[in-house]
Amino acid sequence: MRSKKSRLNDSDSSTAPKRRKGKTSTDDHAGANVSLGLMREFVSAIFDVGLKHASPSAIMEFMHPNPNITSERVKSHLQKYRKNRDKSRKEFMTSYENSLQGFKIVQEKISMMTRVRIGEDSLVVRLQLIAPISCHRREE
DNA sequence: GTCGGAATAT
DNA sequence: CATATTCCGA
Repeated sequence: MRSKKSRLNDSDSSTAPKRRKGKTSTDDHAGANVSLGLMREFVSAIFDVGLKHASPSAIMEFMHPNPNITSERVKSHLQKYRKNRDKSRKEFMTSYENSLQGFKIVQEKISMMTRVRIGEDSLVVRLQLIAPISCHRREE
């Protein structure tokens, strides 16, 4: 019946209720890297189960049973994995779109130059005024 | 009660 | 920045 723990911790964080995870030792030491093999396994498992259906439990199915690995840890790694993935995709998309736009601009200039060479001056000027962006046909 | 995921904390 | 913990909805 104690406090409901509002979203933001209502100050008073002194009596650390944090429960430290019992270090079951087994293999991991070196606080720096929390097991490399496990990370490898994790990613590999994601490929196995498929990106679409990747869920903590599903991923764990494809990993060697390890008492240290809990669904919560997998879940956390999944979150990180997805975040990185989204970031990569976004970056790729923007760079790709930028490339496309640059290409379009070049195309426009080229077609304009072509028209200048072909047409009479007055006609070209009017064309440019009316239709700055021309649609070109490529069939046959 | 569990599970998955986002939000938040360390 | 990586990992852990918490909150919340199916």
